[in-house]
Amino acid sequence: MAKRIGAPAATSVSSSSSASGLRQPVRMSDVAQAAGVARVTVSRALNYPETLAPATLAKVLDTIRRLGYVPDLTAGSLASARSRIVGAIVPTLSNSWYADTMEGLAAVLGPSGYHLMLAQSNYHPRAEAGLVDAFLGRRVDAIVLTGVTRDRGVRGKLRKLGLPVIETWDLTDSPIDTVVGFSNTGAGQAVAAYFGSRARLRIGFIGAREERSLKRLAGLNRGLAALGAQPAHAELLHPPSSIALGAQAANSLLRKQPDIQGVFCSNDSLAAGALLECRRRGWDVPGRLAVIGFSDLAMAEASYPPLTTVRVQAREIGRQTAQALLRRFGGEPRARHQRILDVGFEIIERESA
Amino acid sequence: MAKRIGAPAATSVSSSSSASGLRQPVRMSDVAQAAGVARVTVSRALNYPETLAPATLAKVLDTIRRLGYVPDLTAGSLASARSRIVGAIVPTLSNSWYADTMEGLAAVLGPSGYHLMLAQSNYHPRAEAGLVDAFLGRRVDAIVLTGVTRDRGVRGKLRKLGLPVIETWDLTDSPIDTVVGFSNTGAGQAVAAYFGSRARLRIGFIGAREERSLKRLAGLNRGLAALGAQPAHAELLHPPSSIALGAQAANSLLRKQPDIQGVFCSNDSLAAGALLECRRRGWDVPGRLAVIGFSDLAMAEASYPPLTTVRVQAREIGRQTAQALLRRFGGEPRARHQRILDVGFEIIERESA
DNA sequence: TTGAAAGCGCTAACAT
DNA sequence: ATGTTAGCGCTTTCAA
Repeated sequence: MAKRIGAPAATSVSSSSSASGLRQPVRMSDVAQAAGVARVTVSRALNYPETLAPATLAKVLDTIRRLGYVPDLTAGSLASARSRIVGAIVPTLSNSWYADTMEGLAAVLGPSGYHLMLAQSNYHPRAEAGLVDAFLGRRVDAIVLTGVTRDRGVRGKLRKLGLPVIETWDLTDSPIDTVVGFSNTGAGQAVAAYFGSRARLRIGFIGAREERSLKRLAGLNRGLAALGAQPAHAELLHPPSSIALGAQAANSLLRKQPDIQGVFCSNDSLAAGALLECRRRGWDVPGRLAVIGFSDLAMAEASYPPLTTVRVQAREIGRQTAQALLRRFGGEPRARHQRILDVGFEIIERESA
Repeated sequence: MAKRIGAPAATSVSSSSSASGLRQPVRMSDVAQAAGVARVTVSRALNYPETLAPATLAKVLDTIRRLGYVPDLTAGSLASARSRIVGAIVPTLSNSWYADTMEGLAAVLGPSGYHLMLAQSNYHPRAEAGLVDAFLGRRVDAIVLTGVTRDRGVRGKLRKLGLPVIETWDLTDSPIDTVVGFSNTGAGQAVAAYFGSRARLRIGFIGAREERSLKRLAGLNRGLAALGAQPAHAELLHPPSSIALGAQAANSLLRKQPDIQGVFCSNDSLAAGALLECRRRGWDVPGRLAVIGFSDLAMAEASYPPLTTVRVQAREIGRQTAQALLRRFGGEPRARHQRILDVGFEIIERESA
């Protein structure tokens, strides 16, 4: 399928310096002394500049610059009990859905002085509890979760702690704190309706055996039922998904159910694989089989035929998550808090269905 | 090109709890008291378990579990001057090259107790200095940079600090500390040679006006020169790249240079766009125009025709970076330090060239 | 093998 | 508007 023309890895060796436990040479007290003020004044210049006399402020800031002082946020966090760190857990960054969400999150958080700390669960819901604890140990100011966590221990602990927590990429009526996402079942239903409107009622599904993907399947089946159609023939895989897995699953599905008229792939990579399989079989898409993907990756537009897919605003989920957090950090009155933010989805009609 | 079928965003409102500056309820001294030992002993149980009598260790660990104690790493970092945080700067996570590298980095770092902190430069070399300072303020144990930083201030400061620093996605003979990547100019040369071996000597280039992309162009031109060919007709864009930009750039390039026989796109998205443009014009690929991409994204395989591209091990760069760091943290003798790690690249021949 | 004392560098009250 | 006094919760000597 693909020939390799190698430029093998070469490797060079050399020596180097190293160190550990190094500290910045200049501390706040050095600045204070040099500027002829107390340490608090330096602290205030940094954190509450408006409380200082303009002249003092200028003098301190100038000294800071002159000495190249970089405040130790580790000490600051300890003293203030605020770390200005947001911890986020994603299944993996290799899936560009989540990478995009993180990009949106970091892009909004960064300019406000917050840092993003990342951990990957590799789609293991069990791992989440440990990762959450690790973040709590870091005294993060908030936690961002992918999906609506089902672990009761985690939900209880986080709720009790009162820490800002955003669940993402799905919706629920009773979030731990706040949820930013869209309805996965709703997306499945919309796809069923789309197939129905084109008189395609024998439907297949290819997706990962994973929470949100299964919700999309459930929605699809609900929608099919509403059309009076049979439930979808489902091919469930272990994440992570890939084009190769999609092709394989499509092959297996079509062998078992050759009369299927449409297939909903819970993920554009799988859908691209399904298109490949159709091409291999010489099946016309969408004539013989309609294919719908999910998420509208760049690849959807580049594949052949261009993929009809459910577009989801991955980056927007990140942005809105960040904004919700900033509002929270800013001390927005808790009563008027929006706890459920639906960023929606839309079906992008191209040529595959 | 794409119809939208909307399921517009709905929004729900509700109330919530909130808090700030919350602290974990149980501290090390609580554990110490409950276990009938001194605080240090608890600390040792966590950090140097082998120095404790097995009975003491068991007793302490049990108490920790019973009380649900989660150590405050913020305090630990302050006291020990080691944060177990690695700070990484990428242009953007939206580019899956860098997302993949971060996934590899986090995947190796996590199990060793290190956390990944992320910041995005948005391709602004100028922003890097600020982001580095922000990381230094967090007292990160190491910094991972994308590309070989040219900012002399940054290089000097980091080198002087002696902090482990890994530059990635490129090579250089004189890294700040260590570099993990591949030769971008080498990749460009390899592409030139590839075109040359197929007797294509009128070549175009589409890429971002960005350091590493320009190196690939330089390599391409060097390779073309070696073949006795003219330099590539280059279409330079502002990052980030996209399929749409690629199509547009291809259109512009082909209008100016309709007799071009091959085009090297410095990025698979741009290449996918070029393929789209060829399809639009009804040009045969590779018959009339050969297209080569860069990085071997999933989309390369899914596009039509499947894209010949230069494969780069994005994830492997992250993994090797992490491993180099762990070796460093583990106190590997500095003299035997590999400072230049070349992960190589390979041309994946599919059908577009 | 365990403990006591002394900070790490900063911010938060509470003055003044 | 600025300073003084106490820690934040942990790790690190050093001693026993």
